[in-house]
Amino acid sequence: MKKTPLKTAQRQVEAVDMLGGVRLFRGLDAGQLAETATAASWLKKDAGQRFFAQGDPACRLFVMLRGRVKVSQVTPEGHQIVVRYAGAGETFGCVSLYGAREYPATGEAVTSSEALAWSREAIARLMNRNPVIALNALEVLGRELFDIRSRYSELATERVERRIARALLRLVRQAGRKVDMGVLIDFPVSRQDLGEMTGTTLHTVSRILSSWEQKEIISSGRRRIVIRLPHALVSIAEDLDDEYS
Amino acid sequence: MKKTPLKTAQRQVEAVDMLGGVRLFRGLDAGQLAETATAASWLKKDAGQRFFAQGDPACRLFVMLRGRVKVSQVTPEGHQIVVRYAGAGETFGCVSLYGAREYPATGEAVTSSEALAWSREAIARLMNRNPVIALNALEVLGRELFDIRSRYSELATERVERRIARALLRLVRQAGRKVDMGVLIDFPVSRQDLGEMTGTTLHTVSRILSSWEQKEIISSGRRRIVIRLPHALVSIAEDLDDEYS
DNA sequence: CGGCTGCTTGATCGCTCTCAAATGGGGTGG
DNA sequence: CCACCCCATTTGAGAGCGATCAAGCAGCCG
Repeated sequence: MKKTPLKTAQRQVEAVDMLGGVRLFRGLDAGQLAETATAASWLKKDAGQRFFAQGDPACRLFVMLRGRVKVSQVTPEGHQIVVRYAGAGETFGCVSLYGAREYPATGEAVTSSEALAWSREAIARLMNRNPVIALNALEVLGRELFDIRSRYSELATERVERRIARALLRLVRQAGRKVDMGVLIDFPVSRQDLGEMTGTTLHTVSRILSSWEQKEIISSGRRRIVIRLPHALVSIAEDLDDEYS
Repeated sequence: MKKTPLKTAQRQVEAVDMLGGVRLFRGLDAGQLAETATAASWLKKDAGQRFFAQGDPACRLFVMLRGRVKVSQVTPEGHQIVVRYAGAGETFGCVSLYGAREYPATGEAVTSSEALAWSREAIARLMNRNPVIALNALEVLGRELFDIRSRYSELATERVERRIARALLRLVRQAGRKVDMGVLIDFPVSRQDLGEMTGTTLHTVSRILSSWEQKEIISSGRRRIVIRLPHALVSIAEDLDDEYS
């Protein structure tokens, strides 16, 4: 891990470029973006390293530049929950935006990743100077609220198979990469991870993926999943049980 | 249902009084509060009537003055989910704070209720003039995000009995009223409602409440629940299976 | 090449849903 | 004030989804 202010001109340019596309900073002009970038520190983590851990004082907000971070929680009983995966351009560790003292979750890089980070004070200062950031933050949080509520409904009302299908489709949307066999989910995902995303066990996930593999809907390996027939997954997810004949 | 601007001096005074305690408007001085109150319209709904329905254009934000509103969703398959119950001083219909076009849920009075409402434009104007409102809104949304995530974890990892225990304890905290037998949940809650809060069926809820009634942990009737031994519920919720001897 | 980590698969158990039917309390209308 | 009806609730029986327990297997990294 490295942690440095944004010194080099090269990085500065890169960062401004990136920040222009970040929803949290939408509406800022080039000068304001540069100022924002100046206030950031730059972090690099290898796969497996953490940006922050559950229970740490919530002191910073992050924007992914490159890579993928897994945001997950452990319950008091020791069960794991994957809250989401964030990719380039997305904001995470949003806790610093509101009052919480501690991170309620852990943010761990699943591939080699780079991110920008702002201290709580820096964010407060930026929001003060550019009130539009607070409005953007509302949109970001609102979006997250909407997503988690959708997933809550799913979990409350739907069978495991469908939940897994939806989780895969979501991953495809977020990190799908066309390969010759179909669409690859472009970062390592284990059966365990999928289980923690959908509120089930790795055993059940394994069984279901195996059955899909037999039907040639997917093709998977160690922490690696390729969707060959996305349409079939959609059918499962939406209960168009037309058996994709 | 009535819908009027805040005309009478009486109401105006009441409203300002109330708004001072609302988190969304914390930090505003008396003058700003009065200005805020002036921009509101005043609504009264009887039990069963709706403030807004899922799918309606999301045009207004509400603050409860009195009563209780049930915020619930229906899934495409027709399953109901109770998102939360909001009481006096709480904000609901927060959708207008961020970009969503439509209400993702329905807000229905469960007891005779009164609320103040602001149009999307009014809110935007107020936030512009008093940027602190946007910061408060971040806190409100952040809090909601935290709550829903907790419930998501529960749903993903815990058995029905414990989820129901937690739901009841939450209701006690929100709307518990001391009565001679214990603590009454001070608005009508059916087994169906509890089921929709915890992702289960009314049958299972009924069975579990019956068993608790036998153990004299609760005492309940038609849409009416009194908790007689809150400690016992906590034991169930937290897995201190000391059988509250 | 060896060990670790992730994956597969079988067998069984039990929680919870589903379907069915009966009961009873409360509110409404006469 | 009473009778009726509706709706919330209770309770039973049975099925089945998915968890749990238990091995064994196979890539991959060191």
